[in-house]
Amino acid sequence: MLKIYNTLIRDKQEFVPIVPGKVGMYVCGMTVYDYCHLGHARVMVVFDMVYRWLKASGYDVNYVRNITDIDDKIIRRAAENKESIHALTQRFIAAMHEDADALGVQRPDHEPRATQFVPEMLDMIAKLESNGLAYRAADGDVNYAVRKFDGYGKLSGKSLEDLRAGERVEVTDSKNDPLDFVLWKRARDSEADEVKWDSKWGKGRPGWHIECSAMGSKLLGQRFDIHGGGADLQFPHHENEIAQSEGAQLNEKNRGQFVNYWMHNGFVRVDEEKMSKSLGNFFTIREVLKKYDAEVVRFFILRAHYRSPLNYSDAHLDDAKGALTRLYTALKSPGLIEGGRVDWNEPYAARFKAAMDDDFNTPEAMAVLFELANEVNRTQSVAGAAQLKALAGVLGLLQRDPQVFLQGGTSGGGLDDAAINARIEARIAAKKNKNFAEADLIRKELLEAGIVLEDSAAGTTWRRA
RNA sequence: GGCGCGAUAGCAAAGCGGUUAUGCACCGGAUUGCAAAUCCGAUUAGCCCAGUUCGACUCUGGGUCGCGCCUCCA
Repeated sequence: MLKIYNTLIRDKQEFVPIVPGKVGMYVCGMTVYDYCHLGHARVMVVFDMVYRWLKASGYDVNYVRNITDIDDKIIRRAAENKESIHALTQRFIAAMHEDADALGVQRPDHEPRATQFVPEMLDMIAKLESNGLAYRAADGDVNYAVRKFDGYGKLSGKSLEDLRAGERVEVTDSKNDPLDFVLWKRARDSEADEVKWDSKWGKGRPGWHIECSAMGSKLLGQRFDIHGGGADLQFPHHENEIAQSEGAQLNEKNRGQFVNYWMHNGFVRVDEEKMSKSLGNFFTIREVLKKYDAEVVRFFILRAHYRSPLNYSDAHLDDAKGALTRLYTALKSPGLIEGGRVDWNEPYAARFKAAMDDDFNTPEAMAVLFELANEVNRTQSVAGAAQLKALAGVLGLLQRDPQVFLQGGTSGGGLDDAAINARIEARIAAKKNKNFAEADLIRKELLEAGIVLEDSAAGTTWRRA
Protein backbone atom coordinates (compact mmCIF):
# COMPACT_ATOMS: atom_id res chain seq x y z
CA MET A 1 0.00 0.00 0.00
CA LEU A 2 1.49 3.27 -1.15
CA LYS A 3 2.00 6.04 1.36
CA ILE A 4 2.68 9.60 0.31
CA TYR A 5 3.91 12.50 2.39
CA ASN A 6 1.19 15.06 1.94
CA THR A 7 2.27 18.64 2.50
CA LEU A 8 -1.33 19.49 3.29
CA ILE A 9 -1.26 17.48 6.50
CA ARG A 10 2.52 17.34 6.89
CA ASP A 11 2.54 13.62 7.33
CA LYS A 12 2.57 10.42 5.37
CA GLN A 13 -0.83 9.26 4.26
CA GLU A 14 -2.17 6.18 2.59
CA PHE A 15 -2.74 6.93 -1.07
CA VAL A 16 -6.35 6.48 -2.13
CA PRO A 17 -7.13 7.74 -5.61
CA ILE A 18 -10.39 9.52 -6.36
CA VAL A 19 -11.20 6.99 -9.06
CA PRO A 20 -9.97 3.49 -8.21
CA GLY A 21 -7.09 2.46 -10.43
CA LYS A 22 -6.59 5.91 -11.88
CA VAL A 23 -4.34 8.78 -10.92
CA GLY A 24 -4.47 12.38 -12.04
CA MET A 25 -1.17 14.11 -11.39
CA TYR A 26 -0.13 17.67 -12.11
CA VAL A 27 3.38 19.04 -11.71
CA CYS A 28 4.42 22.65 -12.12
CA GLY A 29 6.89 22.74 -14.94
CA MET A 30 9.27 25.30 -16.25
CA THR A 31 9.06 28.88 -17.31
CA VAL A 32 10.86 28.68 -20.61
CA TYR A 33 13.12 31.66 -21.03
CA ASP A 34 16.46 29.97 -20.40
CA TYR A 35 18.13 26.59 -20.12
CA CYS A 36 17.05 24.28 -17.31
CA HIS A 37 19.40 23.98 -14.38
CA LEU A 38 19.93 21.12 -11.97
CA GLY A 39 17.07 22.25 -9.79
CA HIS A 40 14.74 21.79 -12.74
CA ALA A 41 16.38 18.45 -13.41
CA ARG A 42 15.43 17.33 -9.93
CA VAL A 43 11.75 18.15 -10.36
CA MET A 44 11.64 16.39 -13.69
CA VAL A 45 13.50 13.30 -12.49
CA VAL A 46 11.71 13.07 -9.15
CA PHE A 47 8.24 13.24 -10.60
CA ASP A 48 9.26 11.01 -13.47
CA MET A 49 10.17 8.48 -10.78
CA VAL A 50 6.78 9.00 -9.13
CA TYR A 51 5.06 8.62 -12.49
CA ARG A 52 6.94 5.40 -13.20
CA TRP A 53 6.27 3.95 -9.76
CA LEU A 54 2.54 4.69 -9.97
CA LYS A 55 2.43 2.99 -13.35
CA ALA A 56 4.49 0.06 -12.09
CA SER A 57 1.97 -0.21 -9.26
CA GLY A 58 -0.75 -0.73 -11.81
CA TYR A 59 -2.32 2.70 -11.90
CA ASP A 60 -3.54 4.30 -15.06
CA VAL A 61 -1.81 7.64 -14.66
CA ASN A 62 -2.65 10.87 -16.37
CA TYR A 63 0.42 13.03 -15.86
CA VAL A 64 0.36 16.71 -16.71
CA ARG A 65 3.41 18.96 -16.51
CA ASN A 66 2.79 22.44 -17.75
CA ILE A 67 4.96 24.89 -19.60
CA THR A 68 4.75 28.55 -18.69
CA ASP A 69 5.33 30.32 -21.97
CA ILE A 70 4.03 33.75 -21.07
CA ASP A 71 5.42 35.73 -18.17
CA ASP A 72 7.34 38.90 -17.29
CA LYS A 73 10.72 37.27 -17.59
CA ILE A 74 9.89 35.80 -20.96
CA ILE A 75 8.70 39.15 -22.25
CA ARG A 76 11.82 40.84 -20.97
CA ARG A 77 14.16 38.21 -22.36
CA ALA A 78 12.50 38.24 -25.76
CA ALA A 79 12.84 42.01 -25.90
CA GLU A 80 16.50 41.79 -24.92
CA ASN A 81 17.09 39.19 -27.60
CA LYS A 82 14.99 41.09 -30.11
CA GLU A 83 13.11 37.92 -30.92
CA SER A 84 9.46 37.00 -30.67
CA ILE A 85 8.05 35.39 -27.54
CA HIS A 86 7.12 32.41 -29.63
CA ALA A 87 10.60 31.97 -31.07
CA LEU A 88 12.16 32.28 -27.64
CA THR A 89 9.86 29.84 -25.88
CA GLN A 90 9.99 27.41 -28.78
CA ARG A 91 13.76 27.34 -28.53
CA PHE A 92 13.83 26.68 -24.82
CA ILE A 93 11.05 24.13 -24.93
CA ALA A 94 13.13 22.18 -27.42
CA ALA A 95 16.17 22.53 -25.17
CA MET A 96 14.16 21.39 -22.17
CA HIS A 97 13.03 18.31 -24.04
CA GLU A 98 16.60 17.52 -25.00
CA ASP A 99 17.71 17.77 -21.38
CA ALA A 100 14.76 15.77 -20.08
CA ASP A 101 15.26 13.05 -22.67
CA ALA A 102 18.92 12.78 -21.79
CA LEU A 103 18.01 12.28 -18.13
CA GLY A 104 15.65 9.48 -19.02
CA VAL A 105 12.59 11.51 -18.13
CA GLN A 106 9.50 10.16 -19.82
CA ARG A 107 7.28 12.70 -21.47
CA PRO A 108 4.21 13.51 -19.41
CA ASP A 109 0.87 12.62 -20.96
CA HIS A 110 0.19 16.31 -21.43
CA GLU A 111 2.48 19.30 -21.59
CA PRO A 112 0.05 22.18 -21.82
CA ARG A 113 1.37 25.61 -22.64
CA ALA A 114 -0.18 28.52 -20.85
CA THR A 115 -0.80 30.45 -24.05
CA GLN A 116 -3.02 27.66 -25.32
CA PHE A 117 -5.34 27.83 -22.32
CA VAL A 118 -6.14 31.51 -22.01
CA PRO A 119 -9.90 30.98 -22.60
CA GLU A 120 -10.00 28.49 -19.73
CA MET A 121 -8.19 30.97 -17.51
CA LEU A 122 -10.63 33.70 -18.41
CA ASP A 123 -13.51 31.39 -17.59
CA MET A 124 -12.07 30.71 -14.21
CA ILE A 125 -11.40 34.36 -13.48
CA ALA A 126 -15.01 35.13 -14.43
CA LYS A 127 -16.22 32.48 -11.99
CA LEU A 128 -14.04 33.91 -9.27
CA GLU A 129 -15.43 37.36 -9.98
CA SER A 130 -19.01 36.17 -9.82
CA ASN A 131 -18.20 34.31 -6.60
CA GLY A 132 -17.00 37.57 -5.13
CA LEU A 133 -13.38 36.49 -4.94
CA ALA A 134 -11.95 38.62 -7.72
CA TYR A 135 -12.15 42.32 -8.38
CA ARG A 136 -10.93 44.73 -10.95
CA ALA A 137 -8.49 47.19 -9.41
CA ALA A 138 -8.09 50.84 -10.26
CA ASP A 139 -5.07 50.14 -12.43
CA GLY A 140 -7.02 47.70 -14.59
CA ASP A 141 -5.56 44.48 -13.21
CA VAL A 142 -7.92 41.82 -11.95
CA ASN A 143 -6.88 40.60 -8.53
CA TYR A 144 -7.82 37.78 -6.21
CA ALA A 145 -9.27 38.92 -2.91
CA VAL A 146 -7.36 36.65 -0.61
CA ARG A 147 -9.28 37.63 2.52
CA LYS A 148 -12.54 36.53 0.96
CA PHE A 149 -11.34 32.96 0.61
CA ASP A 150 -11.86 30.91 3.69
CA GLY A 151 -8.91 28.72 4.44
CA TYR A 152 -6.22 30.69 2.67
CA GLY A 153 -2.94 29.42 4.08
CA LYS A 154 -3.98 25.85 4.76
CA LEU A 155 -1.24 24.41 2.58
CA SER A 156 1.66 26.61 3.60
CA GLY A 157 0.59 26.84 7.22
CA LYS A 158 0.68 30.60 7.07
CA SER A 159 -2.07 32.70 8.51
CA LEU A 160 -2.97 35.99 6.91
CA GLU A 161 -1.92 37.68 10.11
CA ASP A 162 1.49 36.05 9.99
CA LEU A 163 1.93 37.08 6.41
CA ARG A 164 0.88 40.56 7.30
CA ALA A 165 3.47 40.70 10.01
CA GLY A 166 6.17 39.94 7.49
CA GLU A 167 7.52 43.16 6.14
CA ARG A 168 8.34 41.99 2.71
CA VAL A 169 4.92 42.09 1.12
CA GLU A 170 4.66 44.68 -1.55
CA VAL A 171 2.33 47.57 -0.93
CA THR A 172 2.94 49.59 -4.01
CA ASP A 173 -0.05 48.88 -6.19
CA SER A 174 -3.76 49.14 -6.23
CA LYS A 175 -4.50 45.90 -4.45
CA ASN A 176 -7.19 45.98 -1.79
CA ASP A 177 -4.91 43.94 0.38
CA PRO A 178 -1.16 43.58 0.02
CA LEU A 179 -1.55 39.82 -0.13
CA ASP A 180 -3.94 39.84 -3.06
CA PHE A 181 -2.42 38.51 -6.23
CA VAL A 182 -2.94 39.20 -9.92
CA LEU A 183 -5.23 37.03 -12.01
CA TRP A 184 -5.25 39.16 -15.12
CA LYS A 185 -2.67 41.76 -15.99
CA ARG A 186 -3.76 44.78 -17.95
CA ALA A 187 -1.88 45.18 -21.22
CA ARG A 188 0.68 47.96 -21.48
CA ASP A 189 1.17 50.05 -24.58
CA SER A 190 4.83 49.14 -24.61
CA GLU A 191 4.08 45.46 -24.93
CA ALA A 192 3.91 43.51 -28.14
CA ASP A 193 0.56 42.35 -29.50
CA GLU A 194 1.82 38.86 -29.00
CA VAL A 195 1.31 39.16 -25.26
CA LYS A 196 -2.18 40.61 -25.37
CA TRP A 197 -5.44 38.71 -25.22
CA ASP A 198 -8.94 40.11 -25.32
CA SER A 199 -11.09 39.75 -22.25
CA LYS A 200 -14.14 41.30 -20.66
CA TRP A 201 -11.71 43.28 -18.50
CA GLY A 202 -9.88 44.58 -21.51
CA LYS A 203 -6.72 43.45 -23.22
CA GLY A 204 -4.20 41.77 -21.03
CA ARG A 205 -2.51 38.54 -20.10
CA PRO A 206 -2.92 35.96 -17.36
CA GLY A 207 -1.15 36.02 -14.02
CA TRP A 208 1.12 33.13 -13.28
CA HIS A 209 -0.97 31.35 -10.65
CA ILE A 210 -4.16 31.11 -12.70
CA GLU A 211 -2.33 29.18 -15.41
CA CYS A 212 -1.87 26.07 -13.34
CA SER A 213 -5.37 26.17 -11.90
CA ALA A 214 -6.94 26.45 -15.32
CA MET A 215 -4.76 23.87 -17.04
CA GLY A 216 -5.03 21.45 -14.15
CA SER A 217 -8.79 21.48 -14.02
CA LYS A 218 -9.14 21.44 -17.78
CA LEU A 219 -6.96 18.37 -18.20
CA LEU A 220 -7.53 16.52 -14.93
CA GLY A 221 -10.85 17.80 -13.68
CA GLN A 222 -11.85 20.11 -10.87
CA ARG A 223 -10.46 17.67 -8.37
CA PHE A 224 -7.50 15.43 -8.84
CA ASP A 225 -5.13 13.24 -6.89
CA ILE A 226 -1.58 14.53 -6.85
CA HIS A 227 -0.06 17.93 -7.37
CA GLY A 228 3.69 18.31 -7.28
CA GLY A 229 6.39 20.90 -7.61
CA GLY A 230 9.45 22.35 -5.97
CA ALA A 231 9.25 23.23 -2.29
CA ASP A 232 9.54 26.90 -3.16
CA LEU A 233 6.19 26.79 -4.93
CA GLN A 234 4.35 25.87 -1.78
CA PHE A 235 3.79 29.51 -1.08
CA PRO A 236 2.43 31.49 -2.66
CA HIS A 237 1.96 29.57 -5.91
CA HIS A 238 0.26 26.43 -4.67
CA GLU A 239 -1.61 28.25 -1.95
CA ASN A 240 -2.99 30.51 -4.64
CA GLU A 241 -3.87 27.60 -6.87
CA ILE A 242 -6.02 26.18 -4.10
CA ALA A 243 -7.67 29.54 -3.56
CA GLN A 244 -8.42 29.84 -7.27
CA SER A 245 -9.51 26.31 -8.02
CA GLU A 246 -11.61 25.84 -4.93
CA GLY A 247 -12.87 29.40 -5.12
CA ALA A 248 -14.04 28.95 -8.68
CA GLN A 249 -16.20 25.95 -7.79
CA LEU A 250 -17.51 27.51 -4.60
CA ASN A 251 -21.10 27.52 -5.75
CA GLU A 252 -21.13 24.19 -7.47
CA LYS A 253 -22.95 21.19 -6.13
CA ASN A 254 -20.11 18.73 -6.37
CA ARG A 255 -17.45 21.09 -5.17
CA GLY A 256 -14.65 19.64 -3.15
CA GLN A 257 -11.00 19.64 -2.36
CA PHE A 258 -8.92 20.71 -5.36
CA VAL A 259 -6.04 18.31 -4.74
CA ASN A 260 -5.79 15.42 -2.29
CA TYR A 261 -2.02 14.97 -2.13
CA TRP A 262 0.47 17.79 -2.41
CA MET A 263 4.05 16.69 -3.00
CA HIS A 264 7.08 18.96 -2.83
CA ASN A 265 10.61 18.05 -3.69
CA GLY A 266 13.63 19.47 -1.87
CA PHE A 267 16.09 21.86 -3.41
CA VAL A 268 19.36 21.26 -5.10
CA ARG A 269 21.98 23.18 -3.17
CA VAL A 270 25.42 24.49 -3.86
CA ASP A 271 27.59 24.97 -0.78
CA GLU A 272 24.57 24.48 1.47
CA GLU A 273 22.64 27.15 -0.35
CA LYS A 274 19.65 26.82 -2.64
CA MET A 275 20.58 26.70 -6.31
CA SER A 276 18.67 29.40 -8.08
CA LYS A 277 18.72 31.82 -10.91
CA SER A 278 18.67 34.83 -8.64
CA LEU A 279 21.63 33.67 -6.56
CA GLY A 280 23.50 32.91 -9.76
CA ASN A 281 24.87 29.69 -8.29
CA PHE A 282 23.21 27.40 -10.78
CA PHE A 283 24.57 24.81 -13.17
CA THR A 284 22.56 24.11 -16.28
CA ILE A 285 21.76 20.52 -17.10
CA ARG A 286 23.66 20.67 -20.37
CA GLU A 287 26.66 22.11 -18.62
CA VAL A 288 26.74 19.21 -16.18
CA LEU A 289 26.13 16.67 -18.93
CA LYS A 290 29.31 17.74 -20.64
CA LYS A 291 31.17 16.40 -17.66
CA TYR A 292 28.96 13.63 -16.33
CA ASP A 293 26.96 10.88 -17.92
CA ALA A 294 23.25 11.69 -17.82
CA GLU A 295 22.47 8.43 -16.07
CA VAL A 296 24.97 9.33 -13.36
CA VAL A 297 23.10 12.58 -12.84
CA ARG A 298 19.79 10.74 -12.68
CA PHE A 299 21.29 8.25 -10.25
CA PHE A 300 22.68 11.10 -8.16
CA ILE A 301 19.23 12.69 -7.89
CA LEU A 302 17.42 9.45 -7.09
CA ARG A 303 20.00 8.35 -4.57
CA ALA A 304 18.68 10.98 -2.16
CA HIS A 305 15.13 11.03 -0.88
CA TYR A 306 13.07 13.44 -2.95
CA ARG A 307 12.21 15.64 0.02
CA SER A 308 15.77 15.97 1.29
CA PRO A 309 18.11 18.71 0.25
CA LEU A 310 20.59 17.58 -2.37
CA ASN A 311 24.03 19.13 -2.39
CA TYR A 312 25.60 19.41 -5.77
CA SER A 313 29.35 19.07 -6.16
CA ASP A 314 31.77 17.30 -8.43
CA ALA A 315 32.83 15.09 -5.55
CA HIS A 316 29.26 13.89 -5.08
CA LEU A 317 28.80 13.28 -8.78
CA ASP A 318 32.07 11.32 -8.83
CA ASP A 319 30.77 9.30 -5.92
CA ALA A 320 27.52 8.62 -7.73
CA LYS A 321 29.44 7.53 -10.78
CA GLY A 322 31.44 5.04 -8.74
CA ALA A 323 28.29 3.59 -7.24
CA LEU A 324 26.52 3.27 -10.57
CA THR A 325 29.63 1.63 -11.98
CA ARG A 326 29.34 -1.06 -9.34
CA LEU A 327 25.78 -1.79 -10.44
CA TYR A 328 26.70 -1.97 -14.11
CA THR A 329 29.72 -4.10 -13.31
CA ALA A 330 27.47 -6.63 -11.63
CA LEU A 331 25.39 -6.77 -14.79
CA LYS A 332 28.40 -7.22 -17.02
CA SER A 333 29.69 -10.66 -16.13
CA PRO A 334 26.60 -12.89 -16.23
CA GLY A 335 26.38 -12.16 -19.93
CA LEU A 336 23.63 -10.64 -22.02
CA ILE A 337 20.61 -9.84 -19.93
CA GLU A 338 17.12 -9.58 -21.26
CA GLY A 339 15.31 -6.49 -20.06
CA GLY A 340 12.60 -8.64 -18.58
CA ARG A 341 9.78 -7.98 -16.18
CA VAL A 342 10.18 -7.75 -12.45
CA ASP A 343 9.35 -10.86 -10.51
CA TRP A 344 7.53 -9.18 -7.62
CA ASN A 345 7.36 -12.35 -5.59
CA GLU A 346 11.09 -12.47 -5.21
CA PRO A 347 12.45 -11.19 -1.83
CA TYR A 348 14.59 -8.35 -3.16
CA ALA A 349 11.70 -7.08 -5.23
CA ALA A 350 9.43 -7.21 -2.22
CA ARG A 351 11.85 -5.06 -0.25
CA PHE A 352 12.26 -2.72 -3.17
CA LYS A 353 8.50 -2.35 -3.41
CA ALA A 354 8.12 -1.76 0.31
CA ALA A 355 10.71 1.01 0.10
CA MET A 356 9.05 2.67 -2.88
CA ASP A 357 5.62 2.38 -1.30
CA ASP A 358 6.96 4.23 1.71
CA ASP A 359 6.78 7.70 0.22
CA PHE A 360 9.03 6.82 -2.71
CA ASN A 361 12.05 5.95 -0.61
CA THR A 362 14.50 5.61 -3.48
CA PRO A 363 17.64 5.53 -1.25
CA GLU A 364 16.26 2.48 0.49
CA ALA A 365 15.21 0.93 -2.81
CA MET A 366 18.71 1.49 -4.12
CA ALA A 367 20.25 -0.17 -1.09
CA VAL A 368 18.24 -3.24 -2.11
CA LEU A 369 19.66 -2.93 -5.60
CA PHE A 370 23.19 -2.97 -4.21
CA GLU A 371 22.50 -6.00 -2.08
CA LEU A 372 21.10 -7.76 -5.10
CA ALA A 373 24.19 -6.74 -7.06
CA ASN A 374 26.30 -8.33 -4.37
CA GLU A 375 24.38 -11.56 -4.76
CA VAL A 376 24.74 -11.46 -8.52
CA ASN A 377 28.48 -10.94 -8.15
CA ARG A 378 28.64 -13.87 -5.80
CA THR A 379 26.45 -16.30 -7.69
CA GLN A 380 26.70 -15.04 -11.26
CA SER A 381 22.99 -15.75 -11.46
CA VAL A 382 21.52 -14.68 -14.76
CA ALA A 383 18.06 -14.57 -13.23
CA GLY A 384 19.39 -12.35 -10.46
CA ALA A 385 21.01 -10.04 -12.95
CA ALA A 386 17.80 -9.87 -14.96
CA GLN A 387 15.90 -9.02 -11.80
CA LEU A 388 18.45 -6.32 -10.94
CA LYS A 389 18.11 -4.78 -14.35
CA ALA A 390 14.32 -4.96 -14.25
CA LEU A 391 14.09 -3.42 -10.78
CA ALA A 392 16.49 -0.63 -11.63
CA GLY A 393 14.46 -0.12 -14.78
CA VAL A 394 11.52 0.88 -12.62
CA LEU A 395 13.66 3.85 -11.59
CA GLY A 396 14.74 4.45 -15.17
CA LEU A 397 18.25 3.18 -14.48
CA LEU A 398 20.59 0.45 -15.66
CA GLN A 399 18.93 -0.12 -19.02
CA ARG A 400 21.96 0.34 -21.20
CA ASP A 401 24.40 -2.33 -22.25
CA PRO A 402 26.90 -2.42 -19.35
CA GLN A 403 29.76 -2.23 -21.82
CA VAL A 404 28.36 0.97 -23.29
CA PHE A 405 28.11 2.55 -19.87
CA LEU A 406 31.48 1.33 -18.61
CA GLN A 407 33.35 2.28 -21.76
CA GLY A 408 31.48 5.48 -22.41
CA GLY A 409 32.26 8.89 -21.06
CA THR A 410 34.84 11.47 -21.76
CA SER A 411 38.01 10.25 -20.10
CA GLY A 412 40.40 8.30 -22.26
CA GLY A 413 42.82 10.88 -23.54
CA GLY A 414 41.46 10.71 -27.06
CA LEU A 415 42.14 7.02 -27.40
CA ASP A 416 39.59 5.22 -29.52
CA ASP A 417 38.51 1.62 -29.12
CA ALA A 418 40.91 0.36 -31.78
CA ALA A 419 43.87 2.03 -30.14
CA ILE A 420 42.90 0.70 -26.74
CA ASN A 421 42.45 -2.81 -28.07
CA ALA A 422 45.80 -2.62 -29.82
CA ARG A 423 47.47 -1.76 -26.51
CA ILE A 424 45.61 -4.57 -24.80
CA GLU A 425 46.82 -7.04 -27.46
CA ALA A 426 50.36 -5.79 -26.99
CA ARG A 427 50.05 -6.31 -23.27
CA ILE A 428 48.67 -9.80 -23.70
CA ALA A 429 51.65 -10.62 -25.90
CA ALA A 430 54.04 -9.21 -23.32
CA LYS A 431 52.37 -11.22 -20.59
CA LYS A 432 52.69 -14.35 -22.68
CA ASN A 433 56.42 -13.74 -22.85
CA LYS A 434 56.48 -13.16 -19.10
CA ASN A 435 57.56 -9.63 -19.83
CA PHE A 436 55.60 -8.22 -16.93
CA ALA A 437 57.51 -4.95 -16.86
CA GLU A 438 56.28 -4.22 -20.36
CA ALA A 439 52.77 -5.41 -19.55
CA ASP A 440 52.59 -3.24 -16.46
CA LEU A 441 53.92 -0.26 -18.36
CA ILE A 442 51.16 -0.57 -20.92
CA ARG A 443 48.59 -0.85 -18.19
CA LYS A 444 50.03 2.16 -16.44
CA GLU A 445 49.97 4.24 -19.60
CA LEU A 446 46.38 3.32 -20.28
CA LEU A 447 45.42 4.12 -16.70
CA GLU A 448 46.98 7.53 -17.07
CA ALA A 449 44.82 7.97 -20.15
CA GLY A 450 41.79 7.10 -18.06
CA ILE A 451 41.48 3.50 -19.13
CA VAL A 452 41.25 0.83 -16.46
CA LEU A 453 42.13 -2.73 -17.39
CA GLU A 454 40.54 -5.72 -15.73
CA ASP A 455 41.94 -9.19 -16.24
CA SER A 456 39.78 -12.23 -15.72
CA ALA A 457 39.72 -15.84 -16.72
CA ALA A 458 37.71 -14.81 -19.75
CA GLY A 459 40.30 -12.32 -20.88
CA THR A 460 41.05 -8.64 -20.46
CA THR A 461 38.33 -6.01 -20.47
CA TRP A 462 38.55 -2.28 -20.07
CA ARG A 463 36.47 0.60 -18.84
CA ARG A 464 36.86 4.30 -18.54
CA ALA A 465 37.73 5.63 -15.11
C1' G B 1 9.90 39.00 13.24
C1' G B 2 6.27 34.82 11.61
C1' C B 3 5.93 29.81 9.67
C1' G B 4 8.24 25.22 8.24
C1' C B 5 12.18 21.53 7.58
C1' G B 6 16.65 19.31 9.13
C1' A B 7 21.10 17.74 12.40
C1' U B 8 23.53 9.92 11.49
C1' A B 9 30.29 7.43 10.95
C1' G B 10 36.08 10.53 6.66
C1' C B 11 32.19 11.82 2.63
C1' A B 12 27.16 10.81 0.81
C1' A B 13 22.60 8.84 2.59
C1' A B 14 18.21 5.48 4.72
C1' G B 15 15.34 2.46 8.01
C1' C B 16 14.45 1.17 12.90
C1' G B 17 12.29 1.59 20.67
C1' G B 18 16.30 -3.77 21.74
C1' U B 19 19.54 -7.62 16.17
C1' U B 20 24.29 -5.72 9.37
C1' A B 21 21.45 -0.06 6.15
C1' U B 22 23.60 1.04 1.48
C1' G B 23 27.52 3.46 -1.79
C1' C B 24 32.44 5.74 -1.88
C1' A B 25 37.07 6.13 0.97
C1' C B 26 40.20 3.51 4.54
C1' C B 27 42.33 -1.32 6.96
C1' G B 28 43.01 -6.94 6.92
C1' G B 29 42.29 -11.48 4.08
C1' A B 30 40.96 -14.46 -0.50
C1' U B 31 41.80 -14.10 -5.73
C1' U B 32 45.77 -12.08 -9.29
C1' G B 33 52.58 -12.67 -12.01
C1' C B 34 51.41 -7.69 -9.90
C1' A B 35 47.05 -4.84 -10.25
C1' A B 36 41.91 -3.82 -11.28
C1' A B 37 37.21 -6.02 -10.65
C1' U B 38 34.94 -9.45 -7.34
C1' C B 39 34.30 -12.03 -2.63
C1' C B 40 35.03 -12.44 2.88
C1' G B 41 36.03 -9.65 7.28
C1' A B 42 37.15 -5.35 10.42
C1' U B 43 37.03 -0.16 11.84
C1' U B 44 34.45 4.52 11.90
C1' A B 45 27.89 6.92 13.85
C1' G B 46 23.66 9.34 15.58
C1' C B 47 24.55 18.16 17.71
C1' C B 48 23.84 19.29 23.27
C1' C B 49 20.81 18.79 27.88
C1' A B 50 16.83 16.67 30.34
C1' G B 51 12.60 13.21 30.42
C1' U B 52 9.66 8.61 29.19
C1' U B 53 11.27 3.31 29.08
C1' C B 54 13.79 -2.75 31.48
C1' G B 55 16.13 -0.52 27.05
C1' A B 56 16.49 5.50 22.64
C1' C B 57 20.14 7.14 17.10
C1' U B 58 14.80 6.08 16.97
C1' C B 59 9.49 8.84 21.40
C1' U B 60 8.69 13.77 24.43
C1' G B 61 10.44 18.69 26.08
C1' G B 62 14.21 22.47 25.98
C1' G B 63 18.62 24.42 23.73
C1' U B 64 22.27 25.11 19.79
C1' C B 65 23.40 25.20 14.79
C1' G B 66 22.02 24.86 9.51
C1' C B 67 18.47 25.45 5.56
C1' G B 68 13.94 27.15 3.30
C1' C B 69 9.39 30.14 2.68
C1' C B 70 7.11 34.91 3.90
C1' U B 71 9.27 38.78 -3.31
C1' C B 72 10.04 35.89 -9.25
C1' C B 73 11.74 31.01 -8.32
C1' A B 74 11.67 23.75 -9.39
